[in-house]
Amino acid sequence: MGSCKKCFVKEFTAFQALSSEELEEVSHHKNEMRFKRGDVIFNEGSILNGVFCVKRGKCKLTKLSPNGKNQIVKFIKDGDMLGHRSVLSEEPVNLSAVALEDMKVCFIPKSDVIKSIHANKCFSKIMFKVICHELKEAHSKLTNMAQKTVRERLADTLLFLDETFGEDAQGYLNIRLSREEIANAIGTSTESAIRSLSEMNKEQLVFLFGKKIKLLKKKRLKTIGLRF
Amino acid sequence: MGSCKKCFVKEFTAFQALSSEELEEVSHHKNEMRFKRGDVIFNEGSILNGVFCVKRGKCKLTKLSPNGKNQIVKFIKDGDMLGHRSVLSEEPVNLSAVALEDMKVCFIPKSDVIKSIHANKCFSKIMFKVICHELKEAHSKLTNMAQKTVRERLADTLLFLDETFGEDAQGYLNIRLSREEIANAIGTSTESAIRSLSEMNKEQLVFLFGKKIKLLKKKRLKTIGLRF
DNA sequence: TTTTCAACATGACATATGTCATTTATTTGT
DNA sequence: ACAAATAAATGACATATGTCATGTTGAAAA
Repeated sequence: MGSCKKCFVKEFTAFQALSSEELEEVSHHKNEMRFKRGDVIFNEGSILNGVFCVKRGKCKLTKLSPNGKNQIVKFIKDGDMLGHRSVLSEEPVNLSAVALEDMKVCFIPKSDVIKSIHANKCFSKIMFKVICHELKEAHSKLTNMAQKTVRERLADTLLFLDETFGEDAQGYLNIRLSREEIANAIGTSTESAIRSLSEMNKEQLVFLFGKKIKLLKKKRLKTIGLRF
Repeated sequence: MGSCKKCFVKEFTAFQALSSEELEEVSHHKNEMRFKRGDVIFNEGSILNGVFCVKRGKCKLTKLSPNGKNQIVKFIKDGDMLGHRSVLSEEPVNLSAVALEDMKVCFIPKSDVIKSIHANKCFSKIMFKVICHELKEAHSKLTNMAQKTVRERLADTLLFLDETFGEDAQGYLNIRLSREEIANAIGTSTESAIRSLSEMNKEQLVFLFGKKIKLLKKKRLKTIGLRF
């Protein structure tokens, strides 16, 4: 198995703060895992004994609502960390993680994370920043969810997906989601999401080709998201 | 000015982790402040040079939506800390804090917080737990906002206010909110909030007496919140 | 007390969104 | 390649929620 020293993921996470020696130690404890599209990485309520670093692939973090629907709370891409909230707060995870495509991840035991937190000020500083940023993001999403219409949230979400995952050679969003997943991300019914999407299709704001989505007028979409 | 050593707030915050000497130092740098109902403690976008510890009084954390409405993201009571997210992530605050009643708070400079984070493992551990808990809470709220009806969110909010602020001698919720503030907390229009409230009043789930609210059937309210 | 103003309440209506039913298109497994 | 299953799309309709208008109440100020 490769060393963490050469892993690109470290650049994007708090592991960038670790010294060569510290990384070497983590390398010995880490465990590479693979998941296929649809696989559950962890489930709401379960106990995590470490964090996951995503080397390749995307996944969704979902929360089950009492009405039986899954809310997509966050999207995760390569270079991101998973499960750190649970490890830092010593609580069960409150979200489920499900792979959206084939993934390669590294599992790093809790003990190494905790040790790094205590031994390395910079590591702990970055960890604080990561969590704080997630908190800020969650408060924004909460406000948007409460105050914006489905159409506005759809516009926001499409632009977010574009920024986060980029576009393929033909300009389509570089992530494959079902209409149900799009609905779960914006917090509405599948039918409403489909209707809003095809409305934007008719208005030539987006171009739909099966599950593929191309954003045609990003500026217009931005103004829709900001509600003009 | 009193010493932090004797302050009850420390028991509820990460400051419980500090030694006598550490607390003594914080005591010399802290600054006691008072706010009246309606006063702004800080505003979305401003830079904070420290955290606030609430000795007495309640406040609301709000976020302005592009549509001009204020979303209440969190309620703060005595014993709580304010502004720590901003200080830890070294970013401007993303929420405004407005006093809901007369308040007495202590301002503690950023430098003392950062120093404690680095010098005291237990302090940093508790800070992580606090932020992580807030993140978990925010994800739950996000899901509720997306998936529940106004009535369900109102039931949730009333029960939350009851748990958080308790009841007065007559059994009324121990917090005074305008109908507009209740609407901003559950994420709906003032009229809808009023209608839902008076509906619950007619059903004898709550008793309304001016701004005062008494919860008559908490179990029923719980089942409404969980959507049965 | 009277006056004034803001908060509260409620009706009427428009609109957004959810739900159910049905058809059409895609994907999956054999 | 085919059948079966699943996902997507769409219409019809019910319902929830927002908006505007108006009246009422209650609190604060003169």
